[in-house]
Amino acid sequence: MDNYQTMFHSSSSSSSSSTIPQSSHLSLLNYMVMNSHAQDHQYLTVDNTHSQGNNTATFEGNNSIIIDMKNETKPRKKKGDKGSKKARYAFETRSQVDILDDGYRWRKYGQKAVKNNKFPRSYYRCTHQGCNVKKQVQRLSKDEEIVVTTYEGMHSHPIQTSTDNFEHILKQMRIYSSF
DNA sequence: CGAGTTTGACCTGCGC
DNA sequence: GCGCAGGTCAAACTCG
Repeated sequence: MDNYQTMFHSSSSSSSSSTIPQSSHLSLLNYMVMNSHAQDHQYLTVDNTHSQGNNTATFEGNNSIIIDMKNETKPRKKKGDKGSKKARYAFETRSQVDILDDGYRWRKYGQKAVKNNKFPRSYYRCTHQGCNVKKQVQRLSKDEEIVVTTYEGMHSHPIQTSTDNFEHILKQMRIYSSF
């Protein structure tokens, strides 16, 4: 049985699970579900509630985001890798800026040119002590306004800015996804 | 001076 | 086995 859980809980507590970017520059387009293989992901439009297969809809109202956490991330052994399987969450945002302020502090640890894409992919790690969350940020070459952010892992600590809890973030998303 | 960024080297998995 | 692509490391560098 695949591990599978919703990542974003519509709770008022700013728990460790909220990683939705809250940039004022973005409009949320799609969430992308990452399965074990990179080419196996599927786009899930932010739309009315629906569910498909093992996915669950977690948002009410106009926006529904389906998060799939089949923890089948391709086991990519590398030095220092604990071999843990981590779910990855990706979503597209239409934004002029690459770096979306999601409330956490990130340290860039790498950048790579990506095949078939004129924009490089940037690799970030959460700087919070003991927090192993990573994210990748990449701009699409076919649509330069779209930034794909992929999160890997769960934050083990609260958001580090004084900004909002999840409800606030959700409100922002409704605003920005009103196209 | 500490925190974060840059960037080339290195490692690993995968396809051929 | 080899080459490619993606991901990570780490030293040098920048910036506040």
